[in-house]
Amino acid sequence: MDASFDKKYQPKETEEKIYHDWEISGFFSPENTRKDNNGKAFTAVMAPPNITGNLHMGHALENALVDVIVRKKRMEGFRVLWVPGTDHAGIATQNVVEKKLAKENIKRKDLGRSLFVNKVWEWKEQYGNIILGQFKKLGISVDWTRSRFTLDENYKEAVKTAFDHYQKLGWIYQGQRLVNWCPRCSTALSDLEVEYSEEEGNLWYIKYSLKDSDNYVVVATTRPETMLGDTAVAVNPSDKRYKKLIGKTLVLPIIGREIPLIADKIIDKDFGTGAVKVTPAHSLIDFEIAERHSLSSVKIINEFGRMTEEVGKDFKDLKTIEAREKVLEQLKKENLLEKIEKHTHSVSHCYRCNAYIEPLTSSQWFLKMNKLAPLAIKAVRDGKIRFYPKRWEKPYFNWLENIRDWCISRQIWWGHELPIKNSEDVLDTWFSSALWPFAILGWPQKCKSIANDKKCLTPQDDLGEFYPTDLVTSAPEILYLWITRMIFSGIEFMGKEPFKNVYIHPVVLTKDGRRMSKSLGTGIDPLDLIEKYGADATRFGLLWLTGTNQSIRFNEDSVVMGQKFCNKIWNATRFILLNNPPQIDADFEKKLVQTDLDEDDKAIIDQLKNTIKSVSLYVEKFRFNKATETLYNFFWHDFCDTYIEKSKDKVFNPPSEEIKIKTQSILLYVLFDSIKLLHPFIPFITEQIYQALPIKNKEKFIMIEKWPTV
RNA sequence: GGGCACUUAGCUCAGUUGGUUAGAGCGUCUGGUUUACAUCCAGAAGGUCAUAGGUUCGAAUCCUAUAGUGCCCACCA
Repeated sequence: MDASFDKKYQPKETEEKIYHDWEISGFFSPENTRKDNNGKAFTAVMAPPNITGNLHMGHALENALVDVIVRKKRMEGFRVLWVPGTDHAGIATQNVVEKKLAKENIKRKDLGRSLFVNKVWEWKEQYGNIILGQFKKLGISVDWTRSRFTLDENYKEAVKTAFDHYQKLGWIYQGQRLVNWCPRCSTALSDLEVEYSEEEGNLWYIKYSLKDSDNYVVVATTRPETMLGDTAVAVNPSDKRYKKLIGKTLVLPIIGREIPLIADKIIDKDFGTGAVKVTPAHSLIDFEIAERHSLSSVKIINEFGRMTEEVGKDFKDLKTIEAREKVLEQLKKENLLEKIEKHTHSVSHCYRCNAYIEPLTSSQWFLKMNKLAPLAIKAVRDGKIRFYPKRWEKPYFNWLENIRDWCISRQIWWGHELPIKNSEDVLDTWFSSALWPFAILGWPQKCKSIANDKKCLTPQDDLGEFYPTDLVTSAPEILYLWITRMIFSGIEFMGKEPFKNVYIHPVVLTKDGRRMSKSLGTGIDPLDLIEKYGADATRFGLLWLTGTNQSIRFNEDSVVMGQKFCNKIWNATRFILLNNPPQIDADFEKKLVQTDLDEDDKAIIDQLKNTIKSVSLYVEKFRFNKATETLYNFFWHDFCDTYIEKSKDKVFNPPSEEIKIKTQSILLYVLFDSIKLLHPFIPFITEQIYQALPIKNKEKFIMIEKWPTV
């Protein structure tokens, strides 16, 4: 027995070394693993973490469970490929570096574009790979030799090729459109990058007088300052109160502009007064109304969140909030403010910096969705791509069926430059992430033949071998941002869906059901758990909680349970090895047929076979809680509490030497199969035990052992 | 406004297609253990399965409604 077999299992002493041994062994790469499953490939797509990030609970859960699948597949003889990498995360990274520079009193604009981008690269070199090192602590079996970054040189070519392709098809256009604008980041954002929060504000009722009349119409608004940009007032065509007035002219207060009273059925009769001011340059609904009625548009707020010269010198350059005060003051003076009501409404924020979004018209680049969205819809409808759990299909379809064109330009400096001339803009980060499943495999370089429109006709090497991939796993929050876009991109450029299965894993919440967030102080750092309990216990704890619900409340008890379970496995191994069992063959089970088995032996072998069947099935169905529970009950109760206890007499006071040897052999054999089954879940301890077992013809590592079958 | 999920023991949760006394871990209580493990073993207490109806021989499980919790999408002029 190995002297290192202490009474207590000490994960800290060994995990790092084991991981290092795996990594240098080359077995994380598909070309080095066993090839006894007809050389079939199995590919998993990692969601590349942001280079600004730190490992959080969501990463830990997601990668732990993909690792379970991937390790099992590898043991089953698939050529497994799981490519790691990082995402340049345009806005997020730019903000982080800006903040860092601010501490040194350096402003981005003072540096200028190229110096700033250099600073970001420096930052990336220094901190950008920290998160991947944290991923290693979890024990995930990814192929580091193929690691990618969404802004590396080959990736730039992929992005350029994709953009050119879309442009050639006429699917990319530049347009003066209403976009979500973040004044703090000074960039446009896509609809998905806007978050909403309920806030209490006011509803101001303002009188707009009819031209050449003492009569007036009252409109209600939450943003009185935008009235300076009104070009119409709209009512519902069926609204009796206003029917006679439709088509008449109103005079915009303060400005004096003559604007029409129009009818549009989008207007809700029951809100406010039923009459709505129309500000096409600063509201999406108004923008659409203006398009339908050919209204003019007056841009009164600029990209810095200040009033433009369109509003006259009294208001020019004021911040919107200052303009609001001044507008209200003047309206009061002219007795045009009818009343003020308290009003709760949802306000849009930038998802990166939380600043208020200022909707405004701006010249941006868009990718048409009318051809691409249907591709993604069809792939799932036809069953080419399956969602687990299936309920995610509904929101997926719903989103794609109501999609707007994708605003792909961003007015920041860190990102893929727009491959066209005369633009300072960069592309939305997600434009590059959308290409991830095939870009990481070598597209477009590894297309031997490629059609004029840049479709890959004959993929070579990795692209030929590992595309389409088998599995992508993600949090629900990036279903639209990432999953949908990978699907239509993959079909468009490769002619095939990028993956067969999409597993949407639950969101990890705190024990009392709150969001885990660093800023709220509710986050639990998985690295602390790994430090305290070991990576195996942490993985076990998370997997134990991963059922079919859309969220899980994280409870440290389950990690403690994992820790105890590891200790139990450790000590069962100690017991078995302590009594110097005879060496057995790796395929010992074949001999069992000829062996004289007693009731206890038959029972444990039966239970083992059931466990093999169940665990295999549960992993295939993403039922990680059931898989871990099955293993836990089998090993702890069936094996330890029952079989091992009963074996003691047969080993210590054997009726015959034969029975002693048989019992010891079965103990060793069941342990051997158990740690193989447990390995995908708790890879470190099982590897360590494997190395100590007296088994003939072992592999070099348990990670390339054969997965038990019945 | 639309969609999804959840409500089971003090706490965190399991309960495949409806079928014997509803399970686990933690916590509590009782007892045990001279060599695998006190991070252990044996056992106990503790649940009107959110509420109200319905379907059924039979419902935690299926249906309807109600209440509460959480998430997502749309949007609030």
